[in-house]
Amino acid sequence: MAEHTRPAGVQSVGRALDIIELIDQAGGEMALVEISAASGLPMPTIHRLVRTLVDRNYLRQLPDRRYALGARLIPLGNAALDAFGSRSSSLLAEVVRRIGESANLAALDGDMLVYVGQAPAPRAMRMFTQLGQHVHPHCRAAGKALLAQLDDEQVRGILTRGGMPALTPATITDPDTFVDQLASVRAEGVAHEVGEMEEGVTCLALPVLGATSNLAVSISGPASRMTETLQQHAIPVLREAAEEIAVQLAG
Amino acid sequence: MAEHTRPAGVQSVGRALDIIELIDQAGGEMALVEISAASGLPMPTIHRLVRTLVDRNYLRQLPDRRYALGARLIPLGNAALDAFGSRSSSLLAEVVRRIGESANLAALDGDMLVYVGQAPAPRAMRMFTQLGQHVHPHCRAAGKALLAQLDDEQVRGILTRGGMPALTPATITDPDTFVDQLASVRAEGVAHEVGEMEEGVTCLALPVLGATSNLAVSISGPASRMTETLQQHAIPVLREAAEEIAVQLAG
DNA sequence: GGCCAACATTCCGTATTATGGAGTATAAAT
DNA sequence: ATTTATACTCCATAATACGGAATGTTGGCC
Repeated sequence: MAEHTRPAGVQSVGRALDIIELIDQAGGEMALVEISAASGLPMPTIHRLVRTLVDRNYLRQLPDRRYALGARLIPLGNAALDAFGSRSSSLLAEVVRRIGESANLAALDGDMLVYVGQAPAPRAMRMFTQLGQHVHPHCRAAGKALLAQLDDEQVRGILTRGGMPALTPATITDPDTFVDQLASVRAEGVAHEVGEMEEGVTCLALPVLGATSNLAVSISGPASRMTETLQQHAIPVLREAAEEIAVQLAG
Repeated sequence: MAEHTRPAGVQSVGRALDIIELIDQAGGEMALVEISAASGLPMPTIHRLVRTLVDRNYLRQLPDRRYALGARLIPLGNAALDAFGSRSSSLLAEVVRRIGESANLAALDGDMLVYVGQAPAPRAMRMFTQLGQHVHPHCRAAGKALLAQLDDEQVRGILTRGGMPALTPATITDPDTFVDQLASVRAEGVAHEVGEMEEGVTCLALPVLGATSNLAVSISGPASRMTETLQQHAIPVLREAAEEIAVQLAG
């Protein structure tokens, strides 16, 4: 066509992935016209791509001719989760054993944070984190640890595209403030978050350096239990876990 | 090229999906040469496709340059699971409430069976089924109910490609015997399975007719509790659930 | 530490392949 | 029954993906 100064990639594959993601974002179901409108591509093109995906079970066609996410995605998602999760879960469990609070492993997926590993604390009151859940990174300690691994320009792009919804009064909603804070995260090698996601919840996260994709390990718990002493005690434990995870995920 | 009388689809998209599936089957990691060898395509072609998938986070590159499944697949798998699961879980829970044994919803994904919905029985001894898990269909009541919806030729293809490993002495390992049994499943509209997957476990499944993709609902429990009386009682309950699920998944 | 082999990556001319405008079929709406 | 909206098919065109050849990289071996 005309203006594309991109490093490119295979066009039709990119378009097919766009379709899957559009349907996901639309809540799991879309009509052909809707996909066509949302992507700006003509209907025959969309139809051909969609047909390919349906044949392969990545999408399925509903009785009313609309299209929905297909069953093939489920085992693949599981396998991807295992690739991160199963290798890290014993290490996260070890963190929980030593610290007593819930531990998570998070990755960056596009502009969002996705939890790829998890070990719950043996407590009645604890964070409930769903594996595979994807959330905004700006209000998570793990998100800060992840974004600290990128340069400021990329971070601003993520914040702009993904937005910075305020989940509590303490949530940082200003990109400049957030970028400033990343500088100290980089300096200390540790990210903190106090009540920015949910009131009364405090988190602490470390980047997993030298790993395949950007990752971060975190612990989270009620502010009352996440004392300064506990956090100081937790940092070396998390650091050790982060190093082990980097090794594990290398192959 | 030469001989392909297939209904086609977009070539490059199909190849990209092949790559994802190859890596999945290989246990989550593959080198470029391996993918090239396994797919029969030249390395530059593979490389270009892989690059596209890496850019989009569907794959990731390990430090040793090998390729692994990427984080993007995780939320998509979750979303696909929800599309089936969340809409069916309350219905499955209702089945459990009325029958007292674990209920599952299964779909056919290629040659394998994948669990897309689940409600555990309120019992200490119960089936443990992982959502998204994929298993061979030949030794499951739900598998029989699913395959009964296909014609015999397709069934034989699935059995040949996927194989029929014997999990217990009772597992059916002969395609002819299996296909014969499907005839009575079609006639009765109900599939039974006694100890073919695990000794002492009995299952009962019904196809979900008129649904988007092929689905089946099943209950499973210890043979001692899955009496003839219970099964007779369960059939209308499962039939009702199947009809409701078909409606729910239509949109 | 330098050499070699294996693998990953980039280049680029070619034609196969995806593209999308025009047209047809199908379903829902009135 | 007629209209309208959407899904699906055809097919000539050229843009796009292709893959052979050449170049970088990396890790193993002497």
